[in-house]
Amino acid sequence: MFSRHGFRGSTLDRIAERAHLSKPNLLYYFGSKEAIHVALLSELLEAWLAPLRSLDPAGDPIEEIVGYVKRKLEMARGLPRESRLFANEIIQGAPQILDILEGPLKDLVDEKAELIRRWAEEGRIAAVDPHHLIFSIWATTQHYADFDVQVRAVLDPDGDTHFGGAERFLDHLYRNALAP
Amino acid sequence: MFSRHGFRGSTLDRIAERAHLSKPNLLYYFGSKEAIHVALLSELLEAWLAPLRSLDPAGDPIEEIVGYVKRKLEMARGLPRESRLFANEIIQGAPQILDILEGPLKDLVDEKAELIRRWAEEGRIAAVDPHHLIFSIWATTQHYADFDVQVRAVLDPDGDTHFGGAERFLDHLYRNALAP
DNA sequence: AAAGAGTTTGACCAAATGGTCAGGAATACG
DNA sequence: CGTATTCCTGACCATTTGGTCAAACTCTTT
Repeated sequence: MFSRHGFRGSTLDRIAERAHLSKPNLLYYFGSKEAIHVALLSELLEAWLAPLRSLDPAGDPIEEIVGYVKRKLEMARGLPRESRLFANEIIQGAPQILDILEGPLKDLVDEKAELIRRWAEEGRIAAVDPHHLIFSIWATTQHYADFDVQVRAVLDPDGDTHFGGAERFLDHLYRNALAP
Repeated sequence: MFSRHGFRGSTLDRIAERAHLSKPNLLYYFGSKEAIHVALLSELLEAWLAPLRSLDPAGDPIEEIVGYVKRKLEMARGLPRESRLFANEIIQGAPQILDILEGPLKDLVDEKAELIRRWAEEGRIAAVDPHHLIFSIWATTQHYADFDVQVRAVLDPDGDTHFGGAERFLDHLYRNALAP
């Protein structure tokens, strides 16, 4: 509900209905509407960042990064609602998770950016700005979840057939950009 | 208002307040809340697509595409609210503009994709899927408007200083991806 | 100045919405 | 079996919200 309609656009009545619960019963388990939202966000954030966390300093740089792109794309394909949930939250200024973005998220990104910077320094990948590289990976992969409707309007694909093309394109894009 | 809070999250009272109008007076000019939203979307859509429309078949392929990226990034910088307005609309399933996406937008994208395909065929750029190329440009540039809060949380920039880095990165990304 | 069109507003309304509460049903426990 | 605890619900409430309306104000035209 939240992923499609946003926080304000989702009502407790509808959430309760789709959860097969009465509204008071829903509020028995979650103290408030906001509590449901926060529970979802914090529960999902960990899974959301796992692929970046598993970027391996010991692996081959280009394969690591291209593999990360692939995993993120698979997440966009398999968990589009989760992607949209975060997109909604962040577009609206991240009122619930700003502290997480500025804390744990920033720390993780900085750590991995430092790893990528080192790879570049060693000449194993091209010298690109690591932070903007990470942003571009998030953007290009999550686009297929968040802007799903637009992608489908333009490509008119059968089911998920367009994800193959997306994967090939992104593989080409990042291999060429990162080749030393 | 709509760009930050979404359709349901924006109230006529607040819109009227920020427009220095009484609510009935606002509804005198726009028949309903939805009419304001539709007016905004359709008025801005043209400006939004102008950069793609001006992709010039007679120009140098790589400079044309890289220039398009640059213009889109400037729009994300200068018109972040407009970007978020569309992002909100599309994330929520594009209830107001689905027909535009499937009609005029698809036509324009298909036309420019065909142009890019021809450039690739002539060996003037690398053989990449034109549709996914366009999607990736939209994604990477609009990311700096739509996910502004996240970008700032990670980079903690002074004002808009990070746009320079974004421009250099994207220039590198697309030049390398498109080099024949 | 009077008429008339266009503009603006305070007061109001019905529906929707987040949330409460007293009590009933189910389950665990001694 | 009795009781305490957890779980669940219908009825209800205060507030918010999109929208209406009659009346008033402003400005142009004759």
